[in-house]
Amino acid sequence: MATPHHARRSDTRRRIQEVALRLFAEQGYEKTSLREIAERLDVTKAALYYHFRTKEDILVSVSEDLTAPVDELIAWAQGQPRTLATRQEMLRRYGDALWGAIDLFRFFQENQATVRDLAIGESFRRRLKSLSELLKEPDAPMTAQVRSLTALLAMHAGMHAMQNIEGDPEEKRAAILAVALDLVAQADADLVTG
Amino acid sequence: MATPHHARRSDTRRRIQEVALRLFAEQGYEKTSLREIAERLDVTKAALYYHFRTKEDILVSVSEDLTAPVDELIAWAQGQPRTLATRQEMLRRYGDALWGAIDLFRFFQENQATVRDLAIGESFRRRLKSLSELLKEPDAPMTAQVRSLTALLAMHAGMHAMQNIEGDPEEKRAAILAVALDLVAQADADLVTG
Amino acid sequence: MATPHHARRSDTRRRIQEVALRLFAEQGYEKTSLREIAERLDVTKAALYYHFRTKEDILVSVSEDLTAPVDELIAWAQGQPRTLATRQEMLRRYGDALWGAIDLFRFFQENQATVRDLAIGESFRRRLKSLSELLKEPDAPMTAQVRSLTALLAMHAGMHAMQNIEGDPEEKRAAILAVALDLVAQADADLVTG
Amino acid sequence: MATPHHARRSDTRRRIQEVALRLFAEQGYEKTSLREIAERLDVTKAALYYHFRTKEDILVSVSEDLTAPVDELIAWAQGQPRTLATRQEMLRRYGDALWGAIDLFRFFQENQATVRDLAIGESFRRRLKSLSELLKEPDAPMTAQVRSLTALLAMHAGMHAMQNIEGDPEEKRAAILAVALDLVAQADADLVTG
DNA sequence: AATGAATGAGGATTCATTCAT
DNA sequence: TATGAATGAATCCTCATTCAT
Repeated sequence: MATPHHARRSDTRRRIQEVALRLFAEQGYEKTSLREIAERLDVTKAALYYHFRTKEDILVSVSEDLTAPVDELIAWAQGQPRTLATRQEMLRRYGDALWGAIDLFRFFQENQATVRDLAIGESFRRRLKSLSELLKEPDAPMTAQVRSLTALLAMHAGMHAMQNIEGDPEEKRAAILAVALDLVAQADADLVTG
Repeated sequence: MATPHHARRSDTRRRIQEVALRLFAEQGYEKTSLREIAERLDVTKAALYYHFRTKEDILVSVSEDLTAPVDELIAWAQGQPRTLATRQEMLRRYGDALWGAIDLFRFFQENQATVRDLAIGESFRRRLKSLSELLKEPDAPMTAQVRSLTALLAMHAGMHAMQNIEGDPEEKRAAILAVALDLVAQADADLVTG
Repeated sequence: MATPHHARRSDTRRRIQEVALRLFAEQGYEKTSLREIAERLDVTKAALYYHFRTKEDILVSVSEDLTAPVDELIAWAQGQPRTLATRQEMLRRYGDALWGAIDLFRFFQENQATVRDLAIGESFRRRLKSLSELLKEPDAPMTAQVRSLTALLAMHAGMHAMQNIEGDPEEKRAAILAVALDLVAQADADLVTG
Repeated sequence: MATPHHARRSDTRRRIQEVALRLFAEQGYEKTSLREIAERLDVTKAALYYHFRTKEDILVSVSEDLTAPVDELIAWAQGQPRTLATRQEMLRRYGDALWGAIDLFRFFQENQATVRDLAIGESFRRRLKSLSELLKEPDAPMTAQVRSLTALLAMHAGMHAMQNIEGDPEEKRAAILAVALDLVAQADADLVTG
């Protein structure tokens, strides 16, 4: 048959994840009801419960799938020397990860209050903490540490909060990366001179 | 008597605003129910409706009270020459405004998805846009523009997202401001050399 | 002084009655809230309670004032001989009473379900019963009795339910009365021939 | 099995309609709460919302089901010659329709104020207008037009407002129809002599 | 003659979730 | 692999009414 059993299965599952993520990102987690997700997919609410245990579970599954690259990035960075070059490569790779899962990260950014007491929030914060610890030197001058974190922020916000800047998206992304790279470079310089 | 008429009057209203803002900031807007606010104040839900027309109205009233300084700042900046000195003074003043209404801005930051389709969200975005337009030169090189916006972001996030950095809060605040000032200074330099 | 105490007093009272009746007639009793009445008058809800004991009380007071003519009509008719001429005169006078309190009767007509278990509903039904008993002969043929009641109905409905008929309102009113008079005349004729 | 799938399904839905209509007719629309309907059926309020989108929707669905005969009658009459015989046959059929959905029409009659701004009110008025236009000649003398409308009114009111007349219900119904038939006959005569 | 502040009861509606089929 | 039917708990909000001032 053209659509074997297991192909169909994962198809619905994946479609739920896609639609859910889109709606979560567009409207927020709380304002997106399972009814709405089901309606968009033309299935019943009960069907969602066949594939996922709870509403939160849908989000968790999406998040696990899409944040894997970030975990890989962290694992990679932990095996590298703590040099400026490593940090800059981290930012480059992080940029790729962010752009590969833009809806999810936008969701995290805009639903922090909601996400905070979901299980998922904890792992999000853990990841951010790992990243920032790899990016900054714990005993660097405070200004240097702030610069490193700001580099991270700039990349996060760059995805959606920089719409006030006109111009080609790719070019904008490059400019954001450039600024971020510059910030960690300055932080690195502070280590010597500061 | 100890509690004269008009003191009592404004008292409840103000207490509602205080408790509501705290809960909105702590738990998020949607997850804070009017029942909860009422219980904390030991009044009935209906009492809230005597003082405010809707749940959203509570938020609006709080926001109007607390964002006035930002509007004043914008008005002030519009009358100043568009120089680096002006921009840096803007950031200093913005820092004061942010710290004076820290709960509210944290709320905005963490409830973007919710706030987006509240009437209040529009004015929040308008304010941010005004600020960013005053802070950057529209025909500056893109990197310069990104730097200016990043200065804004750093200050916003500084309020709560930089808990990974240890140290005295006041010192941290100063470091954040320093980095922000530096970013606009670099953006300004780009104008000449870029 | 220009507006002595007791003049003012009855003024507000009367204004409440007027506005209340208009709103009750326009929107229905349940859908008209005391808040709305108070707002239209630019007073507080509590002010209404100074003048009337309950919401129902407002309606009762209005009704008592405006239905007095009907009670007088009934009293008058009870002292008259039970002839066709009396009945026709009743209808003429009833028409005057209806047109003199058109909002109230429209209200009764359109809010029967509501009015039914208000104290006022009982007296309304009693009045109607008295009228219909004076208008028909209890042991007349059933068709005759139906005709008499139909005369009453026509006059009631004529106030508002005959908007499908075009033409001058006064002329229409006359036509309705003519038909009603004719109906009781026919009922009277039935007594002999039926 | 005793209660097959689809039987159970439509059962609850229909029971909701039945109970709702009865309560709406007995107590009025506004004074009937969904809680009360649910309690009578021994289901939860939420169950009502599984079957109907809103409270108004319950009423709409009931009305659509029960007023179909009237629409058929109108369609039929529009294909007939505009003669006295047609009109009288209309009244006979209308009587059947009314008695077949006596609760609904009583509801309309007694909740006019409520029904007015429900979507359903519009269609109710439209139907009445169609009927009255088919029943009367637009350029007939006004008295004739009033007579035709009065025939309609008599039938409506006959269902419940003629309790002052004693006697067998069926006989009463026949008498009402006779009077109505007579009224259109007289209206018809007016056309020639008037 | 009227107000400001508050209450208690109840309204319609929505939600995530369950379970037998 | 799904569905139809239902629930329990919660939501925001409105209402008539009260009472001290």
